[in-house]
Amino acid sequence: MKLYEKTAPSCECEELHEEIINQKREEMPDENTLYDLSDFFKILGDSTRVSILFAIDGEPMCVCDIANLLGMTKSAVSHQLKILRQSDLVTYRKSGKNVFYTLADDHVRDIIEKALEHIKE
Amino acid sequence: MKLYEKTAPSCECEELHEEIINQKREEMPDENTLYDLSDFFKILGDSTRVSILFAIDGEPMCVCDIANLLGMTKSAVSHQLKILRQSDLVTYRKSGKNVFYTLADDHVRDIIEKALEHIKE
DNA sequence: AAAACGATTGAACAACCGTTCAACCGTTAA
DNA sequence: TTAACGGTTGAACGGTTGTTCAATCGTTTT
Repeated sequence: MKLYEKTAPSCECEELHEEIINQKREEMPDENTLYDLSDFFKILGDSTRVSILFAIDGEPMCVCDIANLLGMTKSAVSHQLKILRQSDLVTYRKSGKNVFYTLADDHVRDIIEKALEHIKE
Repeated sequence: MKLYEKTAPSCECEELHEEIINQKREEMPDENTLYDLSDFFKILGDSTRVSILFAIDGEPMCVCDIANLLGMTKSAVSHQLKILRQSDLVTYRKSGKNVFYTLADDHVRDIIEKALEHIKE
């Protein structure tokens, strides 16, 4: 017994709460903000990247040392550092053959701190 | 001219800053915490889920209305709500044929708020 | 100048993830 | 009790993403 023969591009419900939907629509952030927001969280949604951020908090670290600390290859670490660089979450300073990375600002630290409190509810 | 013939399971660097690495290792959160943390951010790293969280902030909404507001199918919304439920980010209340969802607590709102400030640097 | 080494990069592969689709469940209304 | 409807679910498909591998760049050292 198939009840849903046709598919709908959106919700096919009939008894909507229009007033609530319209009110919510006004309160919603614009689409670009939502994308920027989820893109930001996407960066933090990887254990390697979060580990790197903890590692380079405070004292800067070079790629090689980060790789050793995390038990990963330089290549893998460098790939992730590139993503963190492009998101302006880290800054770097070249020194001879080494490149030392550290957190770009305190914003990220605060957010991670708040999230840490949350997961220990 | 191939310079890296052999691959290394970890970093193959020779001049490590051992003292820094050891110090960092002590300061790092344990592995499980890092996984929990990135898993949490992974949940927020999707624009659909972030949109849903904004939608059900304050006044609860039923699945159908959320789907309408976001221009998605009930199915897609329900799948994401399941993930949000499993992460304890939302709660729900059944009322007849409808299921009304709302934010589980204020923690998430705070974190999203902080992230919003960040992306508007 | 050539070798060594830290770092970066692009391609490729595998694993993961979000939406769609079709079906089904639970409640309400006829 | 049967039809209708809001909501949920599992499988499947396609796109995304993280690591590996091999090569290359840039700086330093001999």
